[in-house]
Amino acid sequence: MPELPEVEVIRAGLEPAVTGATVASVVVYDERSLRRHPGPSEDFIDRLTGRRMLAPERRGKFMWIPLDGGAEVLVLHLGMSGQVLLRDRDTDDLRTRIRLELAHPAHGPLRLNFVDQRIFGSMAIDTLVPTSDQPLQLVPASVAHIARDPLDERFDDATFLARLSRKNTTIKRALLDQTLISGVGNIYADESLWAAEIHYDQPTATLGRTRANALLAEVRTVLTKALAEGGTSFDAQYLNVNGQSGYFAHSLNAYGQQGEPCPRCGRPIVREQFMNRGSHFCPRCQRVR
DNA sequence: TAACCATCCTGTTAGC
DNA sequence: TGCTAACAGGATGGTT
Repeated sequence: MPELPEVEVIRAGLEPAVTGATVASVVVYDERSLRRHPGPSEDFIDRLTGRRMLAPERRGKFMWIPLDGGAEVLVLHLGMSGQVLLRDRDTDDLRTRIRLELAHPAHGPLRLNFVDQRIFGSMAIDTLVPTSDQPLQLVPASVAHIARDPLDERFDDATFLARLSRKNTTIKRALLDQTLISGVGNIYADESLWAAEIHYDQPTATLGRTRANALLAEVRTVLTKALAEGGTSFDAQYLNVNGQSGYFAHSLNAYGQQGEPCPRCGRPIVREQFMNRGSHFCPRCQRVR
């Protein structure tokens, strides 16, 4: 499941390959991958073909590639199973939904395959607008509601903690709320909560400033470590732009570890249904209090 | 206005 | 062996 570390690994991998490249042609194999595009596939192809790409940017799990000569950008979201694979001109990938043929002045011809098994991801052309948070940043209009991520040096801890304490919800729901803090998904929410010894159903109102601060620190630690290890791969669902797996799955303490002993106290990790997904936690270390 | 939840989607796997 | 149902979860729009 691509979360912040996985998306950042892909963004960084794309940067040297696409910056300065021109889009020679576009093929849309599955229109459903354009769900977030405001027009038909012909419009997507017309607006992208012939454009020169600039350095990719990211906010949370969304990334975008600015297009030369205007305020338009190519927005990418990987959803559950999206992959961006850089290939030579002859390489095909199973379940490629959209293909871009690129021409790079230094690297020559390059193929960008947008592969997506479950089609929760998407590509779209969008325009940049200023954000409401400070300092001002230009982001695609469809991304304007997404908060900064905790690895962004402009992330405002005080604002986050204040908003968190005012919410009438529970902590895992809050961590997954991309308008409050972005980039965290189910895996890293469970890992951060395990590290901070907080139960997923702890009400945000009773968490307290000290524990909230500690949780934010653990979120940063977990994301930073996962990023350093190239992201989390369980199977071929997440690969970097070169088709390689990340290694963070070897470092997981809670997510997917149901039945395994908690690395801290030895009690078996439990998995419960929560928000239409799984929540993994240690019933001894992580209690509502 | 905020919180919650069904929905989208398909390859894999477990169960019969 | 082959069929069916359950499962995985990010974002969103509709409902409460």
